[in-house]
Amino acid sequence: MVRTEFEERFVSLRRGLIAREFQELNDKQREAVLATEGPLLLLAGAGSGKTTVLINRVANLIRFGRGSDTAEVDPKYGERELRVLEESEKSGVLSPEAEALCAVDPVEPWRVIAITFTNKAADELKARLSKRIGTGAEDIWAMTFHSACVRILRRSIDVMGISPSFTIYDTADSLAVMKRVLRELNMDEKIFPPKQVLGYISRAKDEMLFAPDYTAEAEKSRDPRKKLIARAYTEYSRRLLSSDALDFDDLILFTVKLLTDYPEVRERWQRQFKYVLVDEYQDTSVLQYRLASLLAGGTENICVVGDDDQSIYRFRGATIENILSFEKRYRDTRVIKLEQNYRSTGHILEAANAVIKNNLGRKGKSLWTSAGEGDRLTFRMAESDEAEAAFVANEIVSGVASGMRWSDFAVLYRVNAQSNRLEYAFKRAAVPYKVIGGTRFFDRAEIKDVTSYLCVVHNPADDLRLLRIINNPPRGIGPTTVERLRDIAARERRPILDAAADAAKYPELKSAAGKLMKFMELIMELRGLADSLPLDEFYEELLEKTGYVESLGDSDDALARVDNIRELKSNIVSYASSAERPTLGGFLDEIALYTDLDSPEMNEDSVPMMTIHSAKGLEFPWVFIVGMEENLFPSARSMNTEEDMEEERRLCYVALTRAQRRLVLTAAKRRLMFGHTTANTVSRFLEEIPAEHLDMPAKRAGFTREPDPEYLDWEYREGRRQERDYTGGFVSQRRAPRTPRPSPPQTIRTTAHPPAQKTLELKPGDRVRHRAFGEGDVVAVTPTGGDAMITVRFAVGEKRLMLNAAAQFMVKV
DNA sequence: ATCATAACGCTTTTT
DNA sequence: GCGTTATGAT
Repeated sequence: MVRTEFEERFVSLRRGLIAREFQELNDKQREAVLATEGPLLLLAGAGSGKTTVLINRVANLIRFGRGSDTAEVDPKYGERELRVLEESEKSGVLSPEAEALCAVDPVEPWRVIAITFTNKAADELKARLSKRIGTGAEDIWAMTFHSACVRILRRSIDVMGISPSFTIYDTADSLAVMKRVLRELNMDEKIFPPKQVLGYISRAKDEMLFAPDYTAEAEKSRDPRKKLIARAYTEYSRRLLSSDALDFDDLILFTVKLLTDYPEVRERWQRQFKYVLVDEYQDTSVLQYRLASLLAGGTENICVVGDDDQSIYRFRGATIENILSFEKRYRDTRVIKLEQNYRSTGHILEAANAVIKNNLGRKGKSLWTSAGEGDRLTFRMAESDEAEAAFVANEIVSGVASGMRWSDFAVLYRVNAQSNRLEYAFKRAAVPYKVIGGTRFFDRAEIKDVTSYLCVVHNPADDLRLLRIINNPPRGIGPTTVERLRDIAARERRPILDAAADAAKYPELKSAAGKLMKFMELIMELRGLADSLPLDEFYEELLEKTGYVESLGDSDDALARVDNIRELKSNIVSYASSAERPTLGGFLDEIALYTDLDSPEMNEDSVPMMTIHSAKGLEFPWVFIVGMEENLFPSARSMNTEEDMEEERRLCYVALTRAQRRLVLTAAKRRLMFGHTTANTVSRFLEEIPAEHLDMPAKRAGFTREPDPEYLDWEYREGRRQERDYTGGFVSQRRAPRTPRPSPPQTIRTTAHPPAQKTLELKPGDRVRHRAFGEGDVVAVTPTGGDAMITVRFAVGEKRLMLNAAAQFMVKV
């Protein structure tokens, strides 16, 4: 056999054997796993097993290197080796020897970087990688863009003259700095809203314009407004720089700058990373795209995975262009489409396809499933947002009563503000729930205070955090002293704490010098402790020595705050036990980049509720999408341009494709929005769902956009109020309550002003049967207004319920 | 320094 | 409608 023939045979055998190791994948998925070399664009529809492909791809790289995707054959190999492969093919077992022959430069885990967009996605990736690969998986760079940048910057940023122990400013920090800057530049916050100015700066950074570049551009434009914004940008940057602080955008920007301007640094990282994978590529900004291609510059082994139909972060700078033009930028790009959906049943998928079809400018992709048609989607129009929430709670209780788990459900909404109504209704119905995202733990004042101490201890140049704590708890360092101190620090271009150390030198600080010295010594002492004590002990010392906890007092509010401070300690403990070399700086990085540390709690059995954005990448058996109304979803702000509307539609596509088996859409005829009752028409997206996939109470198609009484859940008929069954028809009235006199029939509360009458007379000792919790004994009844809070001991545990709401699920026995 | 009231702005979404 | 922040009174 001539050498080339031999090699062809060898290569094809090798590829076949490797492919066999990924038998559980479908053809397209396997193709994506085996195509290890060069640029690859993977268009992966919702629920197409995208993460599975990523995991297996990494597994393939680590086991077989480029074995599945190269024509090279080791010149040492000959007939004997070929026979080993043939044997393996025949036997169906990959022997260790054959496995070794199939591998071509198997790659070390730390040479693989898999970048995701959210922490949640990174966590999931890490978990699944370690399950699939086992040892070594933790060395894979599976993390978000921002964490990857922090890791690179910590190791290499010193060449740029920035301290490697730089501090990360989150959005709130940036805003606080910007507010100060604007005040000092005498820029009216009405004319220059701080958030908007930060937005301009953020966009400038995405175009790689630093403050001097932006200023030059502003000068050219002769736009006075832009010139002022340029001044704010300059001052903002100066402050961050002098505090050794980087904001979120800087993390990416400085990394790109570092890799662009410093060849030796670039080469160092390009030598390290042999394979770059980018998840959720449709959500990357131009800057992030640059970063990814810089990292992949060594080999051009860059694999991006995305779905143009799920691009929902355009507002933040993500550009769909990145995915639409990937092939243009990398010639020889291989493109693989994953269109088989393993998540949802037919009606759900068809509905999603139908909606997204209304968008122009997409790659064009149509999901299909081999699962059956399943149930049709359900739409219900409720009387009010409150009734809508009650309906959802009711449906969930019924579902649980028929054997489902709370965590089989999910409630999705467009904006976080919608969670209030739902929370209220869920509490009343005793539905355990968990709000994902929203007001964040680290945004709480007491947490910001305590972390500010940690930040200043770690980086004494952090003026922003220092100003937050210098007189908190009160130390007699008043606003006047602080003002003078800031002037001195600004004049001498040195950190505030530094200036405070020399307080005695300045006559204007004389009276406060003692207090300032004491504060400085406190920080210095804590710095010493931070180096010598384990993190958790150090934290205790800090709380003690600063007197912070003590200063809170013992009001109810303070107790809750102290609880939160304890909660932070448990975060420290869990960080200390998971990190290989826990440091204060490491912990601060973690909390700066982690918005929701509550992801582990997802395991508990409760109903998750979240925005559609947060739901991306997740799936649930039964999904409720609430607020399907014009002005809410699509949001009022998206009405101006077609691009914005298409983004909303993609958001809707994301929402619909979260559901596995059941999908319920709801709208409310009346809704409280920023304090006013508004009546919205039904969402246009609902109209885009073909009637055959949608189940509605009466009319099946062509419903009007006006709120239609036909779709109301409760209504007056012939002057009598009747309760309407959610499945369509009217049910007979509930038995009259056991009150001495006949009273109006029980209604589910649909208004803000509930009927005063009780629906069920209960006293401690009574026995009740609840649809979801079974039988239980009433332990306590506490009247509250026209309602009562009851405590019932069920087999599943003690529950506190609001009587009027619970009565619909409960009978006395 | 602490508390109370007034005023504001917020409803896109995340790192 | 709510939660945060600014302002002013004690």
